[in-house]
Amino acid sequence: MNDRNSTPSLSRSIAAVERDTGLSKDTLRVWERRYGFPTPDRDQFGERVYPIEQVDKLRVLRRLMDAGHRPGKVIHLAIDDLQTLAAETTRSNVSPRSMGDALAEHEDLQRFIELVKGHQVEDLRRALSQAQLRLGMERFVMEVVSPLTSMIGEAWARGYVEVFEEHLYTESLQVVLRNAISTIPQPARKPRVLLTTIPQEPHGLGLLMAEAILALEGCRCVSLGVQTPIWDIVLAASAHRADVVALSFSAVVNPTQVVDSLVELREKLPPGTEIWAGGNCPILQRRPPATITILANLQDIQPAISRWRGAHQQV
Amino acid sequence: MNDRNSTPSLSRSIAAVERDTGLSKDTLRVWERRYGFPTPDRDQFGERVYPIEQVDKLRVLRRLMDAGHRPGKVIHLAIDDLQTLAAETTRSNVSPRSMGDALAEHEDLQRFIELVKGHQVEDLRRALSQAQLRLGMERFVMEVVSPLTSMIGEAWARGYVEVFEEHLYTESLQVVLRNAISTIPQPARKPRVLLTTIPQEPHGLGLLMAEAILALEGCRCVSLGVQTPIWDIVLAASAHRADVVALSFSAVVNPTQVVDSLVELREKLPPGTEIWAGGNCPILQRRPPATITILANLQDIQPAISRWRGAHQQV
DNA sequence: GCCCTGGAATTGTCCAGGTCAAAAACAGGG
DNA sequence: CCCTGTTTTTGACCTGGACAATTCCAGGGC
Repeated sequence: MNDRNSTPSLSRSIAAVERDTGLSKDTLRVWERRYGFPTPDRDQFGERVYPIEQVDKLRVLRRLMDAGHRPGKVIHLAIDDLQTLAAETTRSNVSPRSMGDALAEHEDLQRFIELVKGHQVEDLRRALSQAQLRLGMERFVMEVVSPLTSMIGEAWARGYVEVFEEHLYTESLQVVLRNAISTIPQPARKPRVLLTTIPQEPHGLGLLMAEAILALEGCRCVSLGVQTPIWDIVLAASAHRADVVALSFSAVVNPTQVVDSLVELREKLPPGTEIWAGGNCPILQRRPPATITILANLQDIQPAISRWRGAHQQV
Repeated sequence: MNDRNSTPSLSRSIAAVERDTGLSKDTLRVWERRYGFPTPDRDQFGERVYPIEQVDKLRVLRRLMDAGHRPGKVIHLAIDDLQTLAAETTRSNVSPRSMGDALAEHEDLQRFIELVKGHQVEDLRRALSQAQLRLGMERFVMEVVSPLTSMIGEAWARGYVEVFEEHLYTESLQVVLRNAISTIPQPARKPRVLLTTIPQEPHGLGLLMAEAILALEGCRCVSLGVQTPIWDIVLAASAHRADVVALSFSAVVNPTQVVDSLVELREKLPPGTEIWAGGNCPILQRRPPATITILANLQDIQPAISRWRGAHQQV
């Protein structure tokens, strides 16, 4: 696949594996004890040293955990089977729209993926900008950015694109989106929306997409960027007299922490302030906490705004 | 100061404190055992529950650790003394330029801080843009962005600005800087520079500042954004035939990991590819690893480019 | 006075193995 | 087929010990 193996990494300590896979040290140790996997070597001090192949397998396992699988059931499968499973699960999960659409789009979007794979940053950026101008902001976000981001994620799961290529994509898209957003005029209509993510969530693309759609609808948006502590979200909402706090969740965050954060936030925000949560985080779809609004995808944003405006007509 | 205390947090579990302070669970437990601080209560299951005041103190302690203090010496000081100490240490650390300059600038820059404190995002963004147009990109970055960012960091250490206000500042600046960078024409001169940060480093402003200066000098820049795994930095450098890999380090990263990453990166990159490291990370100033180039501040970038070009004149 | 060096103290990370609540899976009755 | 109570699975947390790496410090030599 790639030649990671040829350069034996200096450190495959338990800390490095925790960082690379997102599985906690405790979990790594307990899996070893219970399931007999992973089976790290030991260095001269008796500390665990993980073989690269096992780290790769752990990475796929982590992805499967996020998708709702259970370790006991899948931990002993071969890495190829895991990879297939991961690809399947991701695909079916992504967007339950008609398959015809998906296939038609697929070919178009494949072009962008090729640019990413070819590391043609300039061309990619230009192509994205052009698509944005041709389709208009709304269709660009809905029909290009959103599915393309899913496709890249899926391609990464299958090992087809590398992490750095995903970074390249994210960075390019960020430039294009930010540029486009800044051209949207800011009519000061309600609701006032505060956008951010919780401290565990480092992904900001979802935020930008949401901001684009919201701004198009004339909402007054303020983004705090990613990873704002809960208490500071509350402070910021109050400082900006936000009507809505919009949060984006990807699959990387621990489901428990997602729910905890949402509960804590709900408790601390004034009752009049709504919480809107979006993103492809499995827990949101599976067991959506009450008292907050789940936006399963970008199409849900407009209705949510209409509903809000309907309910607050006196403004 | 603020009324965090009035709303007792749901979860001050050890995990939450780890997230909020950056001190690992192991460290929190071992400090308790050795120094008798913190002294968390226990919930009905015997699990640690940290009082908010102690978390605040731990946050300041963390900052002092980053600045080179040792826990045994400072852990028993009162929070006020710690705060003073933190402010002092930060200030002296920031930039060893002439104090006259700093004071003269100070008044000007204070204006921006007031805008941040007043949560006037629009005005802040406009003011920053205007400063950029008036001073030109280079002076804007050197004389406004860089010192202003330090001042905000310091003000945060003193408890004068909140985390969310820092986020607001970062986000606004990002918009302005990205906008400005995209207007710089891209003459394809050498060296080709790849910009990113290591996985532990989430701060991207330094990267943007560096990118601005590099682009002004006509360097071909490609940014991967923050938190790229070491191996992917290597892959990306090869894909882009980068001459230089530029990394930015803030004070939040663990010094050991910084050095380890740099060594590992040096080992895996081809010898012809230089590594430039910048940012206000203490370890870089204190014990700079050989074989890589340390850029103590933004002023060092231009000489570094000249040196590189001098050494590679055949191009 | 200043620099070096070896020993002592400090400090963060890792280890083993145990406990337990919450979530998921399962089983059985309406 | 849906609901409900039971069992299994799972990850987070706990204690207390060990140890390498770093930093500090004292004493001797230049």
